[in-house]
Amino acid sequence: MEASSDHEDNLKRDRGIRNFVTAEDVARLAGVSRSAVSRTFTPGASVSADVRLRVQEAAKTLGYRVNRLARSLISDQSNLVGVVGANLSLPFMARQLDELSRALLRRGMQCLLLNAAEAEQGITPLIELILEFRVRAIVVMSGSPPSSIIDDCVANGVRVILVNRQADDAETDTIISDDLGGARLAAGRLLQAGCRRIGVVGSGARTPTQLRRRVAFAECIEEAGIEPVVWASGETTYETGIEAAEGLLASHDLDGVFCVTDLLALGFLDGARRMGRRVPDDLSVIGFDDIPQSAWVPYHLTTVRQSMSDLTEAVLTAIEREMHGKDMDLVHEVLPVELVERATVRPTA
Amino acid sequence: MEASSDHEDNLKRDRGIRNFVTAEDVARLAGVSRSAVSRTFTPGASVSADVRLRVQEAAKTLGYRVNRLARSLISDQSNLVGVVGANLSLPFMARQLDELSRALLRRGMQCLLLNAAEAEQGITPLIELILEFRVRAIVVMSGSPPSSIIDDCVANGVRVILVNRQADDAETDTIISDDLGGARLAAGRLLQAGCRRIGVVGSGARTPTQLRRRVAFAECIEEAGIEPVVWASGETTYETGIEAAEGLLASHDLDGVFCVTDLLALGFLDGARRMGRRVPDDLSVIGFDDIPQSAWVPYHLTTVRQSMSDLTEAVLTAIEREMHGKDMDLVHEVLPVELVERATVRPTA
DNA sequence: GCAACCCTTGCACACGTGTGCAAACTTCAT
DNA sequence: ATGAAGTTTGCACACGTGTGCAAGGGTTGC
Repeated sequence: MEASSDHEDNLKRDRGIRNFVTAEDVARLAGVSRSAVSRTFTPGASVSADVRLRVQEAAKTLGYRVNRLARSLISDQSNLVGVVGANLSLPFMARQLDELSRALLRRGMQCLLLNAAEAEQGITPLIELILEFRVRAIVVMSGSPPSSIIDDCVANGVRVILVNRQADDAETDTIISDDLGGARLAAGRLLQAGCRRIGVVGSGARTPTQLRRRVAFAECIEEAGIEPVVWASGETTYETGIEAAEGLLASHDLDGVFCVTDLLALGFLDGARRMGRRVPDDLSVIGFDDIPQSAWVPYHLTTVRQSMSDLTEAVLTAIEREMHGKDMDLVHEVLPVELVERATVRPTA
Repeated sequence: MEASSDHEDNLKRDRGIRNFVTAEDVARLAGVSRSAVSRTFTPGASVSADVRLRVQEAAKTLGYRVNRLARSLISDQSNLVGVVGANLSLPFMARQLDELSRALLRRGMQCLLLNAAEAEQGITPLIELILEFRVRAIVVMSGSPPSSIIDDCVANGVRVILVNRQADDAETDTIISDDLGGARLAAGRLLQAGCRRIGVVGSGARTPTQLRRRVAFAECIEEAGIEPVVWASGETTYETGIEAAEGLLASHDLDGVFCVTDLLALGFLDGARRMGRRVPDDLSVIGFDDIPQSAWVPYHLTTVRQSMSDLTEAVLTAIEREMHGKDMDLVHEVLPVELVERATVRPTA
């Protein structure tokens, strides 16, 4: 019995399942101590040129890489950053993730991506999972974390950074684009173009971002004495935009519409055309986000742009801010937006 | 001196930098041994109901999570999967990543995402980085890994899975969609529609996928005795598609075009219209990938679809295939494609 | 009442790495 | 030649976890 077990053990050590090369292996081949190997791969450690060379050579032939897991075990820092997102294929989210993952890598951090799409019971289990990896911070771009799990993160010294999300009463950094300002810009522009029969298009999703944009826009319009028509159902997709146009324009002869998302706006434009409306002559449309497709020829959508690089930079600032125990100073940034004038709003008279 | 150091040490242990809760802390609070804590969080381990409850309670109040790094140190398996990708904001890539990250999570694996966008010296350093995390496998969706680094991966028992990429002579799994078949479908359809003055549009990128599609298409067309006009410069973007249309159609009166990517095709459509061509009456266009935007109203692009779910499933199959030392059986899958008929090719006469 | 058995629990070792400390070695000035 | 000063190296401990092993305690069957 033991003999068989021993044999198996040897096999394992030789070429079996456990075949990651360790510093021990390298040390043996190079004829030095394991410490020497460790120091070779630790910047600023004291090793003679001779030993360093021999170690590097041995490491190369064996294909050795430092085990980050073991290294992180000591420093309690994995330079991993957890990212929670959903609907990664939506243009705006995709750009956000693209920029963020690039910036993280540039700063020497890695990106642990968890897709929240199938999280029926909220994103709490996802955050718990991320926490197990001793991440440096958690960036939440989708879903709304309950404050209980956020407290756990803080208790473990992990910052939670919400991007275009909000959690009340919790110790999180929050970075949101200026939805209110953007909605006001849109409202102002439509009124300035002389629109009097105005609509707002959102989806059925009740995200804080959507609500803020819709409510702020409605308020501005109401101040001008106009009661806006509202559409708020379906998913946040191009197809919903079409449906909104067909549903709204069948019963209302609108001359100005604000869509809380560019994707909705593009669908709305196509739907409106199908309903026989000419843009911008009969109908002005404004979107929000400035996704790449909005600049495409058939659309030339006038929209509110949030600067992607500002957003990314703010996230990185939050991540890199030191934690001073419990009394950490949180980042609460509201990023400015601007109106990008293209061709879907009637020029000012 | 020592007193001060000790003091500092105590501070650290109390609430300082090292503030991750450990199993030791939980054990102390619950009045049991650390082993009991460990077993409580290990499925199938033997713990009495009483102890388990006390431990769970203590863990809850302290906000304890198992340290995955330490756990992985023993089993040499982190259930992490490294993913290398670039241009995550491009629709096709974004969908791929969305599906993959979702599928990974569903199977209990996590996704370590590295953005290869800024990798001037190739993706070798990125793969080295991933390797340090003892990942279960590496999925490469962008860039071409030299076989030297792949050998290192295999030496460490890590599978490398190339998606729509190719590496010669290396022990990788490769999953590619049937570019040749797709190009043939496109060529056949254009010829069937009676096109005689035919063009191929690619970008300046010399990826294997692009080359295969272009060459295979050209061969088919030449078999019919037609010499296709080729465009091959710029980035793989919508804007390049427009440029291609303006450049090509100014000097050639084409009546059929195959774009190796939907994004190029959409740009080409808009460019062609701007040049006064009517689609499909004057000009037929076929794309490749079937990204969501291709179904949008202004385009209704006829295109070659690769099944995203097939692709994801193939990747997961490869990841989950056991490694039997060196003699692993590799996955080499060519995924079928189909022609999606929409409205940019003249109906068959 | 006693033995046999099962369940629970703690001890101690292992995983692969970084690093303080002291020993060994080298260099240099006297 | 000798001591001082600096550099290099190995030992041993720490990080937080899983788990084999043996000891302890409880239950069952006779």
